[in-house]
Amino acid sequence: MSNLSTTSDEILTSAQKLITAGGYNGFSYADIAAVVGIRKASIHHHFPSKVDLVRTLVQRYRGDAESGLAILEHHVPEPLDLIQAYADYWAKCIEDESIPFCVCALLASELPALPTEVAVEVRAFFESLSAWLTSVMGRGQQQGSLKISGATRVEAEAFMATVHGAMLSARAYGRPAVFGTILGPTLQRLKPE
Amino acid sequence: MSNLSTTSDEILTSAQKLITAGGYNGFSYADIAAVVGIRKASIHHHFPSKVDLVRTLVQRYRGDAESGLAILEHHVPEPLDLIQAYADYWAKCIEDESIPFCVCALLASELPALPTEVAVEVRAFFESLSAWLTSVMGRGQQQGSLKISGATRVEAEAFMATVHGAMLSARAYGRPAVFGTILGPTLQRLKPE
DNA sequence: GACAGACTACCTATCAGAAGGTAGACGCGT
DNA sequence: ACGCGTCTACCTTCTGATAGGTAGTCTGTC
Repeated sequence: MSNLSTTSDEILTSAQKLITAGGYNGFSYADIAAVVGIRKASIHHHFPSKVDLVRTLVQRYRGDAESGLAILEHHVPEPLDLIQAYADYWAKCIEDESIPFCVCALLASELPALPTEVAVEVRAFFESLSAWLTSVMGRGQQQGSLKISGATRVEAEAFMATVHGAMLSARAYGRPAVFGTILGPTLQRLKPE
Repeated sequence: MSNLSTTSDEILTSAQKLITAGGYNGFSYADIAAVVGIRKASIHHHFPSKVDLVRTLVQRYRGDAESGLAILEHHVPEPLDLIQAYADYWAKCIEDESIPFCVCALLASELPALPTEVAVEVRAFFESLSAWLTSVMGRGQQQGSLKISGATRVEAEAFMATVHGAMLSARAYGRPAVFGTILGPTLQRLKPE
């Protein structure tokens, strides 16, 4: 049955928290061991190397994101509401400090120093998210429910960049509200007059 | 005279390169020693601890940025041209890989894991850049040479976020051109009709 | 001009601790 | 009897940092 609070899940979850705080080189097996309450060697049983651990983590993260967005799309028909819901999701995560930063955004910033196996997964996440946003923007443009000036792909990339940059600023200032402040006018611009 | 290629400068410069690649925990004294061509211990002579080194680096980085923007402002009178010049500067840096990422943007992403002395400096950089952008936007709004919808401060924060996010995307995709693609429409929006 | 003292920049040697990782044994449920 | 998850114990390498020494430079005084 799905008692999914397995040890390997706990390892991945605590690794995610540690990575969102300090990146790939900002955590060690010892840190995870301390949080989960097992020994370092036991982590190696589940994930032979650090690369395995982080690759798996990013793969899971992307999978969760993709299915999460698919479910969201099922419940929210309007493109504008979808984009809004996506922004709200992050606003909430940052505000309550549950997921204060996107794992892949953080890993992307240190991409040149990452093992290639991980770098590939991070890139895949960006491509997946960008594709989703592009499709939503395209739908909105067709329906006339979104005001898109140029190419949908470009608009999607710009929006994603603003979201990531807003996360960064919220963190830099130590003020979660900054995220919402930045996203507000950005979303406003997408509304048809 | 100003033969400023001193060893401590070389140390700072190579540290900057290493940090823009992999962040605070992504480089070591050994890495710098190998690049500069001295022993690890000699770096400690110039910068007793790693915190000293990075704090000094970020201070210098902010100082350079502030004086650079002041000089730019002296040569370019029009607010829109200033913002454009700022964006072009980064587009060039990313394209030719000379400074492929903003040191402070990278450090901000791993802010929770940074020593407080460094975190403080990073925050100061964000505040300084945001203040400059706000002042330029304010001038543009007064003159009517910039189309500002809401508060200048918010507009400045949003622009800064987009710049940082665009850097991130360019890095994630491994395509420097993405930066320009994103900044294009962003700058377009600031132009009065 | 010469010498002493202070200072600068670097060196070798060494350290304690943390890093990622391995080997082999123990217990437990099937 | 087997395999899974965990353990203890250990290894190697790296990391930031220190101690102590050497050679050169700068400065002031006689």
